[in-house]
Amino acid sequence: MSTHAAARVAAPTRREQILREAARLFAERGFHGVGVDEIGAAVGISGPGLYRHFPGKDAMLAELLVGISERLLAGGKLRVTEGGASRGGSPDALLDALIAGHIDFALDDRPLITLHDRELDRLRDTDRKRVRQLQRQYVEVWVEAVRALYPSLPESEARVTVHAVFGLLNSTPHLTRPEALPDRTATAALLHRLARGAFAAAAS
Amino acid sequence: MSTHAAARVAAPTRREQILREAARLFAERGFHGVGVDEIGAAVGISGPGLYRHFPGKDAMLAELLVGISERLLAGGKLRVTEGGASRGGSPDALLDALIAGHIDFALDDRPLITLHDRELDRLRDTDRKRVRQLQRQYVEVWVEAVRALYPSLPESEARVTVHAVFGLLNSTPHLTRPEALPDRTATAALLHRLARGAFAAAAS
DNA sequence: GCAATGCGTTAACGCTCATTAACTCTGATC
DNA sequence: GATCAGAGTTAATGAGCGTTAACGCATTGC
Repeated sequence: MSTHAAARVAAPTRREQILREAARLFAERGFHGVGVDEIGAAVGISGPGLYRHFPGKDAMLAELLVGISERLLAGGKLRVTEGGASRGGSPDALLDALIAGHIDFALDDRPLITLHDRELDRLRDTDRKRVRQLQRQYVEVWVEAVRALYPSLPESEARVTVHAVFGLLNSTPHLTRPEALPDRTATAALLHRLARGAFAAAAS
Repeated sequence: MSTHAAARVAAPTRREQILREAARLFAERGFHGVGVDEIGAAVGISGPGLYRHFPGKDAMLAELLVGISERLLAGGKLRVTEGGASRGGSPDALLDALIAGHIDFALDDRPLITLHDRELDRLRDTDRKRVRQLQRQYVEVWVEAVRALYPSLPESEARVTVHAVFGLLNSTPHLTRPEALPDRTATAALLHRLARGAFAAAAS
């Protein structure tokens, strides 16, 4: 059906190649710091060739940011429903699941995490509003989970705390030399501990 | 001596006005997203008039980033020497002082904090190296303080933890509506608790 | 009084860069 | 085997923007 090999993973389409490379370049040098020629070169075609796949440079950024926000929120919601049903269902387990999911995201999709809070303002009004709305909903999922676990924590403090923990979990993509990190599972475990420590401290 | 009024605070010089407004604008819309005309307008002069005070737009960003890095490091070093001598001198008190100082910075100079990790790549090589070096030294001050308090914590984990706590403490300037924060002292206290909680969890 | 200097102004220049135009080539489809 | 669509190419266009030129005008120091 596909080009060659009954490969387990589908060959990445040109669009996907472009998005991945654009994400990397935008994260490295900023949206305005990257030219379309550069993005094209990164996938082996030349600048204007990109316009066969996207209506413009803005559209690439928009698709990246909307995409990441949607995936984050979907993952969060999924864990809430899963946690309520099949799994233990304790608030404790839900918070752990949210943290672990976010860490996976931060470690696997560094460029997107970076873009997510750095280039939001370059979007057209309508896209920016959409992303902001998704982000708010994602925060709300966390706030509810935190308050289920620590009912005494006021909502405003819970919200600030959730934002702060996002800053904490998203810190590794900002590192200059990510190769200086311990191996992935150790880093994930450490970040998880830090986040739980912060939440526990918030409630004390 | 000055223009008018024996004011307690010196009237801000034109240079300082420009730097403050440039910092705000750069933080809001990114270095490339702000034109010199806009910066000029923010201080009541017109675009090219800025060139009487700075050799170029890059120079403004450079001065901002080098300045903030120097002030952060100087503050950190000061607290180390103070803590060792006059104050209690316990590792515990030193870490508290570092955290409190950084929080003051994050809450009082939001735009600079934002620029600090967002626009570093727009600097000329020489300036960028200088800023990176100052940042590294600042991290080192924290790492030593943390390890003095928690000697069992391996250095690599301490370093990741310090970065993560910076992300946590720097999270408030990224908030969309900073007016939704609790009042300043309450926010500072909450952030302080979160940071201590994270460090404690790192060491467990 | 009168150069010199500091601090502005507006107009022009030139470069970068996203986007569009005008073609070409390959490979299905009927 | 002709046609058509998809996916590229290079060359041109045009806007935006940092920077420089050329000039005005106070204020200061001699």
